[in-house]
Parts: sequence; C-alpha cells; structure tokens
Amino acid sequence: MRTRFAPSPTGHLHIGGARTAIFAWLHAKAQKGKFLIRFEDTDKERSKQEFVNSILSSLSWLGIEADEEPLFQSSRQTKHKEIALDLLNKGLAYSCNVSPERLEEVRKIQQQNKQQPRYDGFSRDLNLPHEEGNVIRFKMPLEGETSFEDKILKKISINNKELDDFIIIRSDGSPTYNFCAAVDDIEMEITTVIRGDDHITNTLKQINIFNALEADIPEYAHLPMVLSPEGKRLSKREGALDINEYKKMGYLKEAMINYLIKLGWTYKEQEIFSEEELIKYFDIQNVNSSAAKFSQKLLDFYNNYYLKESDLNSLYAYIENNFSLSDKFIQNPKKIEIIDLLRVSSNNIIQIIEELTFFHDDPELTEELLTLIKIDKDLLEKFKFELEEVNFNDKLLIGVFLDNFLSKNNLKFPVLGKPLRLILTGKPKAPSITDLLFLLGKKNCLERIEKFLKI
RNA sequence: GUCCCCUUCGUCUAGCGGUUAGGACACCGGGUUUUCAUCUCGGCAACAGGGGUUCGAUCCCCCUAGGGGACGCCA
Repeated sequence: MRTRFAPSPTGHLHIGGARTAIFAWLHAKAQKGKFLIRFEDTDKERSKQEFVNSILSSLSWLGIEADEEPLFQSSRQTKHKEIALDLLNKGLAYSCNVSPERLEEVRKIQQQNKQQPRYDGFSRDLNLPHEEGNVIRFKMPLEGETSFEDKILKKISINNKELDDFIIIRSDGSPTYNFCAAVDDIEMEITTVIRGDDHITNTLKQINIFNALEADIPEYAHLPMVLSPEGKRLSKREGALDINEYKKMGYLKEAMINYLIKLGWTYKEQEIFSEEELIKYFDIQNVNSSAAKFSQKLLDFYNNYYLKESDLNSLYAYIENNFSLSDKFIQNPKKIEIIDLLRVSSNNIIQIIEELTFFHDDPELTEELLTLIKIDKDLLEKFKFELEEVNFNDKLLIGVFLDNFLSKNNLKFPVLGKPLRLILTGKPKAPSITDLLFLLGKKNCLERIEKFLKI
C-alpha cells in the first residue's frame, strides 16, 4: 500500500494540511505501507522554494518523514506533455482554440440561465490540428456516471453531464494540476489517495484520466474540512496559522498530533494516544464524515497534558534549546523545579516563560498592584523577622514554619497568603506559597518583602 | 445559480432498530490544600424540522431547512 501527501508550495502548512498529512502518514504506518510526499508545483507563479522549506520543516517537526525522496511535479513536465500528446493522438483529448474571453461570455450566459458554468465543448468534435497557442482538453464521457466508494464518505457519484472537458495542457504548453496529479499517482504507484473533501470534484475528473490511461484507480479517502471556530473555511483571515508558529508558541508535537488526529477520528473512548497506539489502532474508516471546527481550548488541553507528562529533563532541554531564556534563569540552580511547577498550569511554553520572569526579576510595585495588597505591615514585619531564621534548604521546614506562624498569630491562610503572593510575584495567580518561598530562595523573599515595607 | 458532501450537548465525538443517548474539552458547584491555581468528586447540556418504513426510530428512505465544498489556461 502506498499513499502520498501532495501539498502545493504556495503557502505554509496550516492546521488543515497538517491534519491531512498526519492521517495519510498514519494510514501508511498502520498498514505497513509507504508514505510519500509530492510537491504540486505546476503553478510557476505561485510556487515558492520558501514554502517548500516551510512545509518540510513543519512536517519534520511533527515527525513525519517520507519513505522516499519527495517528488517535484514540475520535474516531470516533459513526461506529462508526452502523455497528453499521446491522449490527443488517440482521440481521447483534443485541441481547442476558444479564447478566455469567449469562455467567460459562455459562463455568464450559463449563470443567467441558472446552469452550471462550464466549458460547452465547442471544439470537441472540430478535430483542430494542435497548434501553438491552443490548449488541450480532456474528452469527458458524455453519458453515464462517474462514481467511487470513498473510505470515509462511502458512495460518491456524479452524472458525467456535470463534468466538463477540462484543460490538461495550457496554451503556453504547460500541463495542469488535475492531469499531472493523476499521471503522477500512476507513476508513483499510489494505491490510496487521502486528501481534503474539497478535492471530490477533482477526484471525479481524475478517475476519468485514470480510465483513459487504462490505469488502476486508487482507493480514496476524503477528509472532511477543518473549519474555523466560526464555521468558516480555514484561511489566513480566519486565523489559520503556519504550523511552525505553533512550535514557536511552545506547543509540543505530541499534543499537536493527538489533537489533530482526534479531530474526526476516534478509538473507543480513549482521548490520549502515544504514537505506538496510534499506529496500532488507526483505521481511516473510523474517521467521522462531517466537518469539524478548530478549538484552541482543546488543543490547549492536550498541550497542557503533554507538558505535564513529558520527561522533565527532556522538556527542560527542549525549552533551553528552542526558546530564549534569560541568563539569570539559566544560572538558577532551581530552574528545573521551577519549570516543573509552572508547567502544571500552563498551556504552552511561551506561557511558562512569561510566568517565570518573577523568579529573577522583582515584580514592579505599581499603583494598581499596591491597591490589591491588603496587609497589616506590622504583621508582615514580624513575618519577615521570623522568616530570616528559617532553614530554606528544606521545603518541608518552610511549610512547618508557615503553619506555626499562622496558628501562633491566629490567622487564616489567605490573610497572609494573598498579599504575600502579590508581593513576591506581582500576580494574583501563582503556585503555592510554600513552593514559591522555597524556589524563590530566602534572599529574594526577604528583599521583596523589605522593598514593599519601605513604601 | 448548478452540482457534490455534511447535520447528536457550546465544542470534539460514541452510537451502527429497543440505551436512564456514553465520553472528552469548556462551563458551573462541592471536597482537599488553613491558599488563586493544582488535584478530586459531582452537575449542567444534544439526536435541525417534517413526512414515511417498522411493533418500535438518533440509527433506514424521502422532502425541507441550515452549513461546507466545487464550478479557473489555481492547486
């Protein structure tokens, strides 16, 4: 079994494309088949090397590697033309000299008559000699229907009258997508095509190319679209980000894959899957047939989960190697414990990094912050005095001290805890006070309390 | 407009003729932590509408509505 992911390098890889790639890759792994990559770069104007690199780096971040060298469609132009000419000679395609202007006119009239705008077959039986400047169109069957059994959507069919004679060779001599895709799928011996369901009409066209070329038709699985939270098509305007951006924001690839695969696929009532489990359980036929909306919150849930579950030292190394940490933090002997504490309540690594600034930078005592801090300064003075004697080497001792201090002074925890947290971190939301005192260290704690008392 | 596809809690979904319609996220509440958070327990919440078929429809068929997609000398 051989499948492929075939992006056009005209933009970055976003959520939708990444999901398609993951499904195809997983299907290959689950079936012990081959996963291939083909760049559909037949649009010379819009295809850019920059995007090839970007897509490849996104895929490699996700751990998706092709089993053979990626194929560039443009490198096969000569072959494509040759096959198109062959079709022309066999009478399965024909030369056409209808101008784009006339085409547009025809479409306008068809619209007005409430018909589907399409090429009307004007040159189909004219037998024009193929001259430079003409296009070559594929001869669609005029009767019957084209249908296939989709792995996900089940039977899909269309009346052949709805399909028009589409162009396979442009007037400049270059071959077009629908033609190249079919030819290359044959060449690459693709047995399973997995792509978005926006390709359904292309599939119907391509099946006819397969037939004309007397090739076996691959099996198809059309993935329902991923929609924006508003239910619109995912696009830059609708907030579709380059996958590389998620990496930069500190999403883990495991989270990304788990989220994306669960967007449409289920196995029993399991929510969390290791790569091994995915390969073991994945079955393309269990993919849901309806479109799904992208949910940042669910992605965050998965990321938080993997942040908490991943090996602490590896996570730290990953953060240090891929994100910019301040020298002060890197020199902090308790840095790993700090990360361990913060990851529990963070959705991504950037959030962790933003949170950890207070460990080495004193919080700014702004007006706003000061109004939030409500504490008796004499009490705080006393607390500071006693804190100086505490052994900070042991977190447990700090906890004991806190307990004693509270009960000795007959205080409820929040009376001291709330203002203390604000003074030490500048934030109302932070880890537990004991952890905070321990990880901040005695010197920092005393200094910050002192700083506040002096105001 | 024409054709194709889709329609279960707010969101992702399970269900494949008989279920108290299940799970997860989110949200809300209780408990733990003399702490906001974490953790834990619990709660809220859905079969788009109308016709059939059937003893019985979330499930099968038809219609309507809504959503998405395609309609390029883009891919």
